[in-house]
Amino acid sequence: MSQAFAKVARPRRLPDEIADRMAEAIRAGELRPGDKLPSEPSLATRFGVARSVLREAISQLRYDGLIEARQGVGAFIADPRSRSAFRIGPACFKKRQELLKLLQLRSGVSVEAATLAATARRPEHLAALEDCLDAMRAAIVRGMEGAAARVDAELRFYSTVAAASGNEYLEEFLSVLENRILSELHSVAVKNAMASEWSERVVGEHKAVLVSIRDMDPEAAHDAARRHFERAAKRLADRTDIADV
Amino acid sequence: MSQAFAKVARPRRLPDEIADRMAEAIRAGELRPGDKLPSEPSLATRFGVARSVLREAISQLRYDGLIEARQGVGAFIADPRSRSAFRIGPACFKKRQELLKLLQLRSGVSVEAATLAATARRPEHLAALEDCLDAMRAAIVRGMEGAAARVDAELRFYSTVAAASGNEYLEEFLSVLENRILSELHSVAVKNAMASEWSERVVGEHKAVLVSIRDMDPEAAHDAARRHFERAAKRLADRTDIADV
DNA sequence: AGATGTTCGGTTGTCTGACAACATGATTGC
DNA sequence: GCAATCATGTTGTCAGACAACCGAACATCT
Repeated sequence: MSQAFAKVARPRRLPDEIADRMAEAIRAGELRPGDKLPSEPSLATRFGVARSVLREAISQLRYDGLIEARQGVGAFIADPRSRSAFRIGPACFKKRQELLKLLQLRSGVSVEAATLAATARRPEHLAALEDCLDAMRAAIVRGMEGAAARVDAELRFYSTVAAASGNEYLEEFLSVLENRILSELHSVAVKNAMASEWSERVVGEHKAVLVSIRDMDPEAAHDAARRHFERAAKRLADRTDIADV
Repeated sequence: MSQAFAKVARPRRLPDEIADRMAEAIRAGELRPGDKLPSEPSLATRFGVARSVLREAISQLRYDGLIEARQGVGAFIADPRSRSAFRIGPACFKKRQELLKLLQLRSGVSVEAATLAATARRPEHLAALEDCLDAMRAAIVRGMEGAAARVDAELRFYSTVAAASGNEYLEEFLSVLENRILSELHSVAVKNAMASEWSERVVGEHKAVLVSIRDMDPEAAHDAARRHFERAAKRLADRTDIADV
């Protein structure tokens, strides 16, 4: 029922559509580095769109470093080494396995953030972290309907840890990662699944991270964060009731 | 003299220029989420460019999730939560501190990759890793002029580790990260600096990672990789001869 | 012959103007 | 009052033109 009123898919815009197709072709290896693209007018007629549309598509690909265009010469598939952006497309969420891989990435970054936070944290970070723990506890006593709040609190907890690390790249990357994971997984069912095994014991895992950061003990923070993510991965892997949407 | 003949900076393209400026304004908080942008014709005249140019700029910002445009309504600064790409601009390399932060990010991801590789690795990965170690050793005996080769071999080593982890997101992200770091730091001087303290002992750090992965011992791989990056960071931090370009 | 200038065709970069698709609010008709 | 309609402003797309630029072939000079 809640699915019936889900957001309707907006018709995609032409440049995005074309950019996606070309990016796919490049990543799949159909177009190889150094290859010269057909001229813009030619490509435009081949795709059946105006040149301005095709230019917008190529502009996006150039932005990510997938294509290199030289005025007066042509456009070429760029060397993979010149890619300048890490992008998480909607294609990443087709299978549960993909989600697990993204969580692994998140885990690595978060653990590093916790380690660094233990030396760079300032008092205001500690207060914010305490707040997150309180929010978790409050959400737990609310039972099932508090599941979403629990997940949000955890995300905020690690965002704060990243902020406390003093490394804005860690912070921004984690933010992108979490937001993408969350925006694709907004179904309450999955939130429930992620939070189902939660209990005061899980809050304890987070508290261990907080305590280590407070005591400025990087090694302990590292271990505590790592332990939490390891257990979280295990909890998620054990659940078989998450549909492979 | 060699500076006089350095590559001349190519004039930037208008859409990129505009996109950069607007992105900067958004990140700096001058434009806040939810704000409505002026209409395209208005913005175009304000920037003094044609609407097609401005549209290409906006197209790039939309691509990263910084702007949300709705036909018939207008364009708005998007919620920060909807950012879909992590981008490493050239601005990241102004100061050595920035480089250190990127290396921290790299470290976290690499350590996670090594941990996972210890369970997912296949025989061909081991062979590739051995090759990298051999390349390092061969570069070391060549002394100074082998410095670039040493750095390349180390990068390839951890790219291979990421590949062995079976997690293509880890692999791709690390690839983007390393390529950006390297492409901005191509000066041989810095390569030398990074490699200056190298010796058979440093190769030993990598060998420890390889052995743990071979023996399928995730904990040992984790510790070995972490130890290496910690020492690498220390080695780099100790050097004061790297100019703050 | 070799180096230097010139022309030419093709490609990307930019500009201009127009129309289509769409959303919102005001107007009209009942 | 209320629904349908229209007017207006915005983004999306299209079409054509010219400018800037590059590479190669050609012409010219020493």
